[in-house]
Amino acid sequence: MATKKAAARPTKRTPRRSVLSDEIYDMIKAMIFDHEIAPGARVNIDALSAQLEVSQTPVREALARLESDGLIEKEPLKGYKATQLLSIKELNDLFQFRLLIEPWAAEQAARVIDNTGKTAIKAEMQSAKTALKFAGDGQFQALTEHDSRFHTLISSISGNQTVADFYERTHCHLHLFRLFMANKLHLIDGESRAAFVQDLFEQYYQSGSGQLAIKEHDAIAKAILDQNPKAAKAAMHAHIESSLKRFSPSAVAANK
Amino acid sequence: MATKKAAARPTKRTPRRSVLSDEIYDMIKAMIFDHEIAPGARVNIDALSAQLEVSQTPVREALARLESDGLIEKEPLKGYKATQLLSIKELNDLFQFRLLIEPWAAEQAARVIDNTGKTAIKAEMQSAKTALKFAGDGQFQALTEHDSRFHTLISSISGNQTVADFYERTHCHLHLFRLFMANKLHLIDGESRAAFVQDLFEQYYQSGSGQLAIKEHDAIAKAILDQNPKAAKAAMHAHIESSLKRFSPSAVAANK
DNA sequence: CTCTAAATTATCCTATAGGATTTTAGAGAA
DNA sequence: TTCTCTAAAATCCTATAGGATAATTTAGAG
Repeated sequence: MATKKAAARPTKRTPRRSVLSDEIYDMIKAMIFDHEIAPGARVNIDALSAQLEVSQTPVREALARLESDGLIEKEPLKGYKATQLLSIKELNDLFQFRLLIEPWAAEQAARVIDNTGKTAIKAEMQSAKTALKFAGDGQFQALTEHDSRFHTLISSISGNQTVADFYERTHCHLHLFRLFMANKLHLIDGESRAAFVQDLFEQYYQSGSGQLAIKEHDAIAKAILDQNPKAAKAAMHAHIESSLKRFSPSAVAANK
Repeated sequence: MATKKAAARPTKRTPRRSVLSDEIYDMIKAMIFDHEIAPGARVNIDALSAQLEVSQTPVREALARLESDGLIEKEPLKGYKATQLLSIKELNDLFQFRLLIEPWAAEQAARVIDNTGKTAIKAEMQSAKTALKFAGDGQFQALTEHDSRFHTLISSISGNQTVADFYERTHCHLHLFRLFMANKLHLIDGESRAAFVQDLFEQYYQSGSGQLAIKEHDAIAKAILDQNPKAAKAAMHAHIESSLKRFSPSAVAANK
């Protein structure tokens, strides 16, 4: 060990700054978001570790964390599998939860925002315009991601870490749901489910819904920048309800 | 240094019903709640696996999940350590979050409750009386645990799984916080923190605060059993605010 | 064709070795 | 004394092989 001392050391250390299990966690998460792992599909530890060319240990840790996130489920003695897409009830529950949290977050953000926050909001609304152009060409992913970032940003500006953390968790499922829609749902099992989601997709993204969502974001952003708490709260509430309505016709239909 | 049985004997005795990593997860969680692992203390994987007489693998999985729960923190290449007790800001954030969630949950519970739910609430309020007797003798643990169960029960009756899940997560930190108070905080580091928490303890549990909390629970339970949503919401709101007030004098004092 | 039992498969867990990184201790210089 | 730098120890992280147990499939008897 100590043989080559000073000469060899300063040159080239291993570039691994972060921990492998964290990287694997991100990779598996990305695989889920990229539909490489379909909802409901079984996840084999051996196969996964072979595919990612790491040992089982980091894969195990990553899966344990993903289970806590609700993205992966574990059946004892049977193995892991990816969580199913949100059911209609779960979707409704989630929106109800958002209605409880986000209007308050917007209100609070309008109260406590500083210049850094204002700059961030302006930048995000700028990026929305770009996203809208892509959406015009049928690429909705940028729009979806703007939406995520926008809501996350407001939660974080509100200053309540607990609220921000919890929003982050819901958000991840919703994001997954929308991604599936945006990519026109490759591998959905079950006829009615596929039809349902396809329907949702059209409801949500076609015919100017994207523009509508951005307009609503604009109203929220404006209220926060004006430091008008009541208006911000109202705008956020309206936005989430409007968003839910864009989903709900299909939800009701599929429920029968 | 090898444990006596591990290497020599081919393990053949344990007919395992559940998965080991789940058991270990529960055990470590219990160790945290029982103060065997103090807040902020480092958690050594080798030592822990030796102590629990299992290999590192299940310990690692358990720690990864506990990290997601926010009970354990990980510093890459340095190790795991138990999360610190809630700071004053975090405590306030948490109560704000509860104010957003729980009044709605109570309201909703009053709307949708069925006979099973009513029985459960009645049973829980019965157990509160027993807990109160123990509290009279200076044993507050039963009271703390009734409180946890009561709020969890209402979240679950509300029927919104998302809300119930999220309450469960907050609850776990609050529970830990109160347990420390109830046991008069063995190993708190830092003078001011210890004084602060001691103060909280007295504020919260002494001089009939326990009885007060139970009375407030009673009001909530009554409103839900009467299926009176508005009253249930108001009662829950009042209860949480009242609970926060029981904390806040010290919080304000400690903030200076 | 149905039911039971053995064989196969898959998953979980153990154990240990070795590489990588941080921490601690100590020697030498300002 | 105080500071800087080097060496050793402790700890974490990764990798791999293999055994034990539960789940699943297959085969055979009634």
